[in-house]
Amino acid sequence: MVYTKTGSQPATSAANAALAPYARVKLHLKDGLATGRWPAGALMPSEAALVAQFGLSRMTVNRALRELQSEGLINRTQGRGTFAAPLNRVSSRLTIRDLHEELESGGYRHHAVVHLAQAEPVPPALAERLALAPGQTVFHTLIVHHRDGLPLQCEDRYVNPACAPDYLSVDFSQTTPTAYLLQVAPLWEAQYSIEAGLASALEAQLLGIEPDAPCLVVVRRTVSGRRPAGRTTRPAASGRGGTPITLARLVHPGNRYTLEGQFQP
Amino acid sequence: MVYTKTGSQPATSAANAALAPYARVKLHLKDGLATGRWPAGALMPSEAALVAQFGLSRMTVNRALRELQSEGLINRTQGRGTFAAPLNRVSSRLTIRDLHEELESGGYRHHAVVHLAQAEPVPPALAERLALAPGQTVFHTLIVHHRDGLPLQCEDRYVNPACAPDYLSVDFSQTTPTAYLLQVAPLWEAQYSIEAGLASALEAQLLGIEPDAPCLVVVRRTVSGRRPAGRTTRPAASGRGGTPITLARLVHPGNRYTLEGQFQP
DNA sequence: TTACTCTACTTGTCTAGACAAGCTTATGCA
DNA sequence: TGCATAAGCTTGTCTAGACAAGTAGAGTAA
Repeated sequence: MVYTKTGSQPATSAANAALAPYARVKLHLKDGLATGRWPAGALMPSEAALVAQFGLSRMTVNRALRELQSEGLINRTQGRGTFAAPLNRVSSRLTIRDLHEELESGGYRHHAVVHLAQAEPVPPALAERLALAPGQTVFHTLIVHHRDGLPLQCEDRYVNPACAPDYLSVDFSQTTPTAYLLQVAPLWEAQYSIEAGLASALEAQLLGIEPDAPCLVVVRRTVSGRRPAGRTTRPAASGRGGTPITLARLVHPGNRYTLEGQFQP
Repeated sequence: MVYTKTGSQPATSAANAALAPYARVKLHLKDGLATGRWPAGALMPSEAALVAQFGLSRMTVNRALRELQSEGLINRTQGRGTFAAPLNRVSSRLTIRDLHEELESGGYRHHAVVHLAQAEPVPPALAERLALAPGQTVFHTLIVHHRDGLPLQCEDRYVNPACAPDYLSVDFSQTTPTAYLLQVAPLWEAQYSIEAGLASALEAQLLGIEPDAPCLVVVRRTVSGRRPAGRTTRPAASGRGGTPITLARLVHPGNRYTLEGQFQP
C-alpha cells in the first residue's frame, strides 16, 4: 500500500507522506499534545472537523481517535467531545515474562531446585485470598531458581487444586510453575505488589545470602480470567473476577536482580 | 444503542446479547483462547470465516481482531492469517502517577522538603545519559517527600537545562518536579529500573532510617517524545529517540512504600 | 423564574463494498 | 527436476453512508 496523495493536508512533516492516513491523523494530534497546543483537559477537534481538515472518511478519523484513547492520551465522551487527557498519570505496558524464558533468551543458563512440593491444609491467612474454605487442601511448592548456578529467585507458591489438579505431578526442574499454569489456564488476571524487604531465615539460607541483605519481594495473586461456566451473571464486571489460581511470593537478592521496563505513552 | 438481534449467532452466553457485536466477537475469541481451543501458535478463524459465522460486516470483525491484537492476545500477519499468541509473556498496563497526586488521592498529606537546588557541572558518569558534553551545566535537585510527615521518598534528580530553563525558579515545596516537567514537556518516554538496595549515608539520614534498612530504588530516565524540530530524519524510529529530559533516582524505605499494580491481558 | 422541549452537535457503532499487498500453493514451462 | 508465474487465500486500509444515543444550549410555556 502506497499513499502518495498530493493534496494539501496539514502535513506535520514532509516525511509523513508514507504513513497511512489514520496514522497521519494520530501523529498530528500527538504532536499537538506534545507541544502543548491542547493542554490537559482542553477540547480537541471533533471527528467532523478532522474529516474536513484531512479530507478523510469519518471511519478513518475515528480509528485514529479510538487508538489514541486506548493509549490513554485523550478522553472522549459521547455528546461532549474529545478532550486532552491529564498526563499526570502516565501508563505504559509492562511485560512479565516467564523466568525460564527470560533467562534463556538472555543467554543465561537456568536451573531450578525443588525444595518442597506437597499438598497441605491451606494456611488460614491465605484461605480467603485463594477463595478456599479453611482446612481445604492446597498445593504448596518452594522452588529456588538459579541463573548460571547462582540463586536468583526463591519462589514460594500456593496453587488452587481445582484449577490445576495435576500440579504436583509436574517435574518443576524441567518446567516452571508459571509455564505449567499458563498451559492449564491460559488467560488470567493478576495483582502484584513489589517491595523491598528482608528474606526469611529459610529464604536467606536457600538463596545463600546474609539475613540482612536487601531483597526485592514480589507478591503475585493470579485469578482466572475465564468466566465460571455455571454462573449466568458476569462477575468479571464487578472487579475481582474469576477464581483464584495461585498466590506466589518471589524473593530476589537485591544485588542480583533488577526489574526493568520502558514507557512509551 | 440496543442490540437485540435474535439471529442464531454462536452466542457464547445468553448475557452477551446486550453487548455490541464487535465486543461479542472479541468475547467469543477470548473465550476460545482461555479454554485452550486455540493453544499458543494455533491458526485462528480468518476474518471471512468470522463474517460468515456471526453474520457481521468485515469491518466489525476486523475491529474485534485489531483490538485483540493490540492487547497482545493474537498475532496477525498479512497473507498468513491470525494466530493465538504465545502467552508466556503477558503484558499489561502499568501506571505511574505523580507522587503528590497519588498521596493526596489516597487521603494522605504530602509535603516536600528541598535540600538542594542548584546548577552544577554534569557529573562525568551522567553526561552521556543526559546527552550533554562533559563540563556542561545541569540542574540538580535533592528533595525528600513526606507522607503524613513521615519521609517516604528521597528524590535525587538531574535535569537538562535545555528542556526546562526555569527549573530552578520553581518552588518545589508546592509543585513536584514531575508535575512541572510534565507541563514543560507533556509527552515523553521513559526507561526505569527497580531494584532493592541500600540507601547512601546521606539518603539514610534524610529518610531517617538505619543505613542497613532495605530500600526500593527506582532509577528513571526520561526522554522527550517530541521529535526535535530541526531534524528531518526521525530519530524516534531508531530506538532511543528524543532528547533526554531528566534522570532521577528515587529511594524509598522498603517498609513504607510498595509498588502495586494489576494485569488484565 | 422555573421547568420543559426541541435542536444541533457530539461520539459509538455497523454496513457493503473496494483496492492494496503479503504469503502459500498449484500450475505450467524449460 | 527446477524455476517462474499465476491463482487464491490472507490481512491492511479507506470510503460514503447510516442510525443510535448522550450532551448542551436555545427557545418556549407555565
